[in-house]
Amino acid sequence: MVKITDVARHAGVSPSTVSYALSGKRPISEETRQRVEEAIRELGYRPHAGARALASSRSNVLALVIPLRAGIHVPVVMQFAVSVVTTARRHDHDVLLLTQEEGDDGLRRVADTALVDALIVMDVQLHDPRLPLLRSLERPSVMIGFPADSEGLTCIDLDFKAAGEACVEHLARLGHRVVALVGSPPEVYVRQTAFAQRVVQGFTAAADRSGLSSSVHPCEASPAAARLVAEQLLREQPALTGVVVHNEPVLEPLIDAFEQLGLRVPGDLSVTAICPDELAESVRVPVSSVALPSAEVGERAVQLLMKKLGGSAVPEATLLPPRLTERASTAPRNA
Amino acid sequence: MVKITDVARHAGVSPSTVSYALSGKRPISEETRQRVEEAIRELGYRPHAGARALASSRSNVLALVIPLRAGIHVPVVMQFAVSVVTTARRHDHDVLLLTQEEGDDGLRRVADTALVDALIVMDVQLHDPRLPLLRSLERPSVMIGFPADSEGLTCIDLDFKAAGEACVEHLARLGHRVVALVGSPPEVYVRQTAFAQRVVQGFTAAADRSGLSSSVHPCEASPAAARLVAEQLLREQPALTGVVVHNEPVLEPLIDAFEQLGLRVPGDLSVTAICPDELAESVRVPVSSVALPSAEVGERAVQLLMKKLGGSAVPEATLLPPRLTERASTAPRNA
DNA sequence: CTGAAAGCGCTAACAG
DNA sequence: CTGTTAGCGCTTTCAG
Repeated sequence: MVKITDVARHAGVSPSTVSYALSGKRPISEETRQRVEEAIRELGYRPHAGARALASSRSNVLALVIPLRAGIHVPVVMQFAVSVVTTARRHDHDVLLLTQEEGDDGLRRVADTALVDALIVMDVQLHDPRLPLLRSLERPSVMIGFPADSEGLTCIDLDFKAAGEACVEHLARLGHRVVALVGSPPEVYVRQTAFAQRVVQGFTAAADRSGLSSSVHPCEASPAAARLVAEQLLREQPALTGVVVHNEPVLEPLIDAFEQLGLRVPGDLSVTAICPDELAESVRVPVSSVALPSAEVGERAVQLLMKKLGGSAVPEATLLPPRLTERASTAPRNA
Repeated sequence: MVKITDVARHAGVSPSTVSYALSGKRPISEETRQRVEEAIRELGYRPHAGARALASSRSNVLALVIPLRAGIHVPVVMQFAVSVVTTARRHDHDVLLLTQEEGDDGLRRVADTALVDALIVMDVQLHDPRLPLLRSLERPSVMIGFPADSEGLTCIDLDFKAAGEACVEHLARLGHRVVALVGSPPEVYVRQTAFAQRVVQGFTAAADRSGLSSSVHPCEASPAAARLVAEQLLREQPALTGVVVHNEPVLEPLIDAFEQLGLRVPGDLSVTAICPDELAESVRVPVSSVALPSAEVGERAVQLLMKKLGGSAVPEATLLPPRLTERASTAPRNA
């Protein structure tokens, strides 16, 4: 293994000069820097990560805790993870993958052993058991999602309340008067994931404000469940003309079910969704939707962490405003 | 930060004794071990990962390189990753997440800086550009999938050829005489991912052996594409009664399309698939399928790496035999 | 602008 | 069975 002293000797300088040439933490004459860089190249030098971490007390590794549980849409998690890795690399950091399964112990382990410099935690619950730990940890963290009390923490997410509102307002603008929300599976509400509830809040509030009749329907993530909900909606709310879907796996099956029940989308029924753009675009009838910007959230989360690592203050809450894209699934209400 | 010398002092022993008590690399009297453990607990001691890596030249971190490209089924990647993390943790290792995007540079970086002890590489191509690097690296690796020449490497995957055969044999046993394979998107074949081709080989070979007529149809991963393939199959092969699907996103849409075209599954058409069991079970008509055992592959991959890290020899090739589960989508051919 | 040298916290000989 | 000690390779004072 070629080490910093080898490079130093080869370049005719001291080890510290090599170190500084690499880190840029003090001025180096152009000439010296050239020689050092050449030596590094010629010898194929790579600083030892452990040694570096020991001496600098920085590992340049971030922890990413991903959720495993039912009711989360896998592609969203994946896209988020990829975005975190990509952004972290741009800041010269790597990403250690943890599963939620490990719980507090996992977080504590990687933080206390100095394996990681900072942490990103996904799928935060309203009363997430990890909150006290994250507050007490000596390392900075960013949470994806909002707990009930985010005091002293850094949180980021799509503004789901505004997203719910945006969908309703879009439908209201098109003249719809009776709307329904087809939401996440019941377990998501039971375990009190904030984002699901925020959508409901926004949906209901906007409907009330605009004087629309509204109803909310949790739905399992299966085509069969979609079919049942569709039938139920038609039976119980014959005047329904607008639907908001916040449940990725059910989006396409639900539209299929409506059409099989004799309702045309968007002719008889306008459908809007909160989901990744790729999904909205790939449905048979492209769906007007508020984008779930996983990639942006991942990128911003890393940027927040980098600022915190750099000693800067960051806002406790970052709510990304919803962007609604109109597609083929919504239209003015029939006269 | 509490360090090993603190623990040693607190327990009235030397640092090395603490270290050995932790690693078990030499015998410690029961009494001493008790005192050490208590000191560790009382002080909340956590060994510094970087220091440990530097002194022992072991980081206890594995690299996992995940694919990003079109045509891969995200849940499979995710499940695999989770299984790798879980298994790695059982062996006291953590997992660093790399994207394929980084390419050779990423692999070289984490290996050369000693950030990781070993690597797992997914989505291996027939002529994967990373092969020379992986062969030359000083650290052990395991590849998921088989390249054209696996000499000197360690590879593991489902035996896709046998999987293709198993599907055909299942159909043949049920009396079907004309079968079709609906395969992965064209780009998967173009970039020569071995597993897709292996399925074709097995499918065709088994069909030939059993005297069945067979045809192969790459298919994009969209419901629309599924519909087109279904129509094409009915038009060109009216005698078709058996279909093998090797394309997760298309499985359900394809069955829908067949039924909309007037064919009952399994009454008129038997369908079998190579896909994760969860998918096969969740389709409206549960599909007889060969399981894609992502979790098992992930677990075995880590076990192989652990053996290599321990200095043991491991087989170059590990092919997991297919397991076919009969469900509702296959039935004897109509008289 | 550059060098010398003191650690960072741990492991693993070596010695007993 | 336990203690002493010499590094692991790098960063960062402190000096110049």
